[in-house]
Amino acid sequence: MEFKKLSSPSLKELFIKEMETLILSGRLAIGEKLPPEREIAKSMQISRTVVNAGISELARKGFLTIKPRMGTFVADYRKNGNLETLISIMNYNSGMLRKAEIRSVLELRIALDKLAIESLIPKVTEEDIKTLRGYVEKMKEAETLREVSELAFSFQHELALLSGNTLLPLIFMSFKELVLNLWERFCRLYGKEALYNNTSVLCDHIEQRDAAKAVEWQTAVINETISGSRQIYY
Amino acid sequence: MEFKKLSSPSLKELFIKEMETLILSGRLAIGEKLPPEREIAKSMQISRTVVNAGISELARKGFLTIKPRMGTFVADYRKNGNLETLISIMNYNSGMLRKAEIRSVLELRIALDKLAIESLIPKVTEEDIKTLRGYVEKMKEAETLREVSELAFSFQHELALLSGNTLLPLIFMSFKELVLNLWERFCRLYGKEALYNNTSVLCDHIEQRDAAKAVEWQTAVINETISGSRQIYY
DNA sequence: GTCGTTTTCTGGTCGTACCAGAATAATGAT
DNA sequence: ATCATTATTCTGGTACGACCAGAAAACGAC
Repeated sequence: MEFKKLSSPSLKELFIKEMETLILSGRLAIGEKLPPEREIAKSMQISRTVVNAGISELARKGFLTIKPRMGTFVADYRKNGNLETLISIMNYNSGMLRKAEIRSVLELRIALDKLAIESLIPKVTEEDIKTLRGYVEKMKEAETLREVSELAFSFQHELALLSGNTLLPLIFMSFKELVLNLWERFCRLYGKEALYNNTSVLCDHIEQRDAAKAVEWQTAVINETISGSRQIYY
Repeated sequence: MEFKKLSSPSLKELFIKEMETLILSGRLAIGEKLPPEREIAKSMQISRTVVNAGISELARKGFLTIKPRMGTFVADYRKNGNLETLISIMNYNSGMLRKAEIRSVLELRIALDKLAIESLIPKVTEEDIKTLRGYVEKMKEAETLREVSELAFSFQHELALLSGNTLLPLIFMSFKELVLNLWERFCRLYGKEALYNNTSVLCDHIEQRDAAKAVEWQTAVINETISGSRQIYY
């Protein structure tokens, strides 16, 4: 039995979480003006330092718009949000995503994996394949769902790195929390052997430099997951 | 003659920029331990408030790792970076990107646009098309390069929104600075009429619900840009 | 009512101080 | 001298209170 490392969230994190909840639940309407930082601090019984830093971060996440010396306003995160916003939304729903969002992630993954695989195959070396295979092997031995999921993610990330497209790994990183979440649920549903098997077969196709088969396989796997996603969505 | 709205960057922004420069130039090596916040503040003659907030933001961007009560360390942004990191790297090079990165962006756009178009076509309404057409019309009248670029971006963003995939618009937003930058250069090279024309034809194909033609056109346009990118790259 | 002035409001920044965990130095028993 | 224990230092997290300067609102003279 392993224990997860515990760490109490900082005040700033608590503050951010609280504000996100207020905004995402609609209790703070879009466009609404927030009370002055001083009032928020007083009412929440925290220092203005925390409020100021927290608001600044929420602005970067697309939830707020700061107009210096005029006030802070709730932004339309659906229009101005970025990927980080989505992670926050997901965390707000205690790790749950709507079916539409799961579908969106998986559709996107088909497109991105396709790009990664097709870019990689023409230039892949034995060395590269050995690296990829390493992650697959580790997956076989992994104990916890989290471990398997992280290894599957690492495999994907490595694939993106090796593809030569400098943006792909960055996008995958932005997605990390999201994908890990999905993989864990996938494993709870189909077992971690299924995830291992899927990855392993993909790796085989890559080893044989068969881009078409690799893409086809991966697309099929993800499409199947989409079909079954009503079960992942709970 | 128009004047751009000026705004002096805040101290925090200056601090962040400075640190990014130090890290990206290599003067702060990866893994290196930063001086204590107090020393940085003293040496830069700013308050620790700014340093603390700035470091916090740099950590979120993947440039630093904060270990409370132990110190702050330069992270390997190439491995832990996300899309925001890339924007920072681009800004560090005063808006320039390496050819590999331009190519990466454009390759990615082919994949994403394809997904957006194919998701949109089966369900697009007259209303949607009117919205899209609106941006195209505005492009015709736009004066500055920046305006045209922003409208082209808005068109893409709207396309992503209408596609029904909830992630696409968020990704496009994460990309915003990058894409605007590329569009501006594209216009300087081929003229803003070219950008207008490209978008307009794409809109036509969408209006005729011809997904294949739309994708084909957009792919061709972007591929052409890739071929000519040695000129964008300077 | 209109225009110019003063006051208030607000986010940005500053400086100091305290907290508590981690690392290191100092201490003391064996 | 060695090693466990304790005291000190270091460091990021947080708290207060204060001032700055731009923007808005209140005010006042006409």
